[in-house]
Amino acid sequence: MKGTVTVKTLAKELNISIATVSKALNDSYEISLETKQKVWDLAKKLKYERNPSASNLRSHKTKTIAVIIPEIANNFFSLAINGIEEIARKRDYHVLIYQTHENSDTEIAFTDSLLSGRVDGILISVSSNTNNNEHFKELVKKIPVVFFDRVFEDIDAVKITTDDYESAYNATCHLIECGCKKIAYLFALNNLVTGKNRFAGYLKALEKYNMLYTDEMIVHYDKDTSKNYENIKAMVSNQKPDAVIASIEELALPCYYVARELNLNIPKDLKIISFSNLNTAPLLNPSLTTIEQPAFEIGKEAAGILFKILEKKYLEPNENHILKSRLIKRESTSCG
Amino acid sequence: MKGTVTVKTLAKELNISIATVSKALNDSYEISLETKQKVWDLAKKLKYERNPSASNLRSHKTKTIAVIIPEIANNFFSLAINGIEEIARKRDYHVLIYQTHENSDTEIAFTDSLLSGRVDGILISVSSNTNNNEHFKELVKKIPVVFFDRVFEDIDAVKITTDDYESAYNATCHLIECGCKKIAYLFALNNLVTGKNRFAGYLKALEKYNMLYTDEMIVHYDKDTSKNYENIKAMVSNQKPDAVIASIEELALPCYYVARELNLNIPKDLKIISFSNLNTAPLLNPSLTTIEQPAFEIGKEAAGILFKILEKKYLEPNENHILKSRLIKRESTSCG
DNA sequence: TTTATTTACGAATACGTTTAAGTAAAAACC
DNA sequence: GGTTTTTACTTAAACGTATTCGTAAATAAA
Repeated sequence: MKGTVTVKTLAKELNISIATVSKALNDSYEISLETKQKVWDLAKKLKYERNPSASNLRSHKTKTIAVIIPEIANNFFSLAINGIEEIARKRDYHVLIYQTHENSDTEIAFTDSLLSGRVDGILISVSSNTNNNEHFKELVKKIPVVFFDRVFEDIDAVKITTDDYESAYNATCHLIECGCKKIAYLFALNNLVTGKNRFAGYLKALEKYNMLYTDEMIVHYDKDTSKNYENIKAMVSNQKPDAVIASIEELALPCYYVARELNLNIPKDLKIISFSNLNTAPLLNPSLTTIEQPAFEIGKEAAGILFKILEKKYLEPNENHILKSRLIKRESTSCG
Repeated sequence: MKGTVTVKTLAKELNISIATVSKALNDSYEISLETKQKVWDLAKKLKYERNPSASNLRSHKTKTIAVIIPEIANNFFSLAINGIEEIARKRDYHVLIYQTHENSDTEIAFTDSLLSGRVDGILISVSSNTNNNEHFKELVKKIPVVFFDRVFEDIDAVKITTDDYESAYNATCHLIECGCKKIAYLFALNNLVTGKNRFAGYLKALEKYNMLYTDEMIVHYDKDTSKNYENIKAMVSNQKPDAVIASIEELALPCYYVARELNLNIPKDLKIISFSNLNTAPLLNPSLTTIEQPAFEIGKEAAGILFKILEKKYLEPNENHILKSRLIKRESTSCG
């Protein structure tokens, strides 16, 4: 790197010390406006770019945050990242993305490696296959972390979620009011409050209407995508539910294929409702009733709080921020 | 950072020099296996994590690459990132994501800021609104860059693309063979070879079959999403084409809404075909015929070549790598 | 046995920045 | 006019790692 322009270059050129240059670049009050201007001008002219490693090594600020998510090819997480990025961009922060692909070991490897001071803070949406949260407990002691959407109950960190319980409750009620007598549930995120709350909302609605419920009506998410299709097909064939609630988007689409395969008409024979941020939901055949989470806002909120922690240097009380989801009724649950 | 464990900590504990520790950690041939083992054991025991900033400052290796893309909430790019990540993960590299949101100024700001040595290499898919490539010309002189999918013609860097010309040609032929007499084209990426080639393929097919072509049948992509809907609606109303080719996914979905609005039956009144990686394409109403790019493979290929450049320290000849897309025929172009 | 070579390590420096501590000159105060 | 305070800088020391160069001991070659 011979041609690199550093503070030294600027200092030599302007005949001032490198300390002055550094302070000028950081707009320190110690430096006169006149000098600052000279430094700024030369820096622009020579296209000086601060070396991030050196800066970070000295200041312990990386201007970088990490986002750990299960999967990027999912509209909810893509939108959440958009929200995160918007906030990060404003503060000139960089965003490292890590995908766990729902693998707990990968998740642990990521969190471990982020302990090295590569980032100032971390945003996490937990992998569905993570059932042990010890590594998170260690993590939150050492670096600011904000969890969003997929969160654990007993971790001492800020958590941004949506009103999962109420959403599932309302969705189930919607189906019941449409006349559904047997509503199956596609369970995911068993280990997380997120998943538990959704299921609890479903149960609560059934209870309110004195509806029957058996374990056979529940299909649990499988890492193996093709298994999900098989399991749902088996359940629908055997149990013959007249409605299905998918707790995650990945479980809703197989339902469409299953319905086709079994010659079931949606919504006449089988109504479907799903937690989902698919932007093609209105264009599906038939259009899909969704519980749409404010993904973009969740990202913004989570990032905003992380920066608040980073700036104020104090950890917020372990309060939960809960945003509201929207139930959008479409053809897949039309009451005919 | 008082509790931080550094090479110094390890050195003191083992009564050896920090140089030896550093070399041992890097598995240097200068260190005896016995000593190495002691260092490794202690490092693991104390959960030593190498400080990336210090390491990078000294070695000029960041173990980080940047990915600059227009939009993450797009299945093509999400999948490409998956491919990139898979390769990066194998080499223990970190991935910074930057979204331009199709904004050229943002793109320039990113490329400028990446000149500071924050990353070892960059993967770029160019924003559609970028019509000046001067900043890229400067960039590729200073840091290894691989372009993928959305590329400029005259930049001296490796480019990974798909067979856009042939794909568009084949798609157009498919429509013509279905009996279409007037095929509209939804143009995007005008400034890039990618966009030019797709359009050229379309034109070539028209020419082969002696089909009519007027500028009125072309709608150009607008940054303002709602404008796209309006423009397509106007074109379809006035020109009454019997088919539409969308050069990007973002232009295909508005067609569905336009068809509904104008009471046109897809595919009877209007056939639609689109460059797209939508995973709900088979579930749309009607299912969408797509030209599906091997997004995941493109990402893998691009990242693979970038690492080849990074490791071999020599720039590959400016050759183009062209992967094949697949035309997947569905209901939206069924010849009924 | 003497000399040359290899092995295994340490001392010291550099990477580019930030910052605590120090200082001369200018300004403000009585 | 003398003292204090403020302003605008500089010096020097970090941050944690990688690396060049040097060297003593062990081994091999003569």
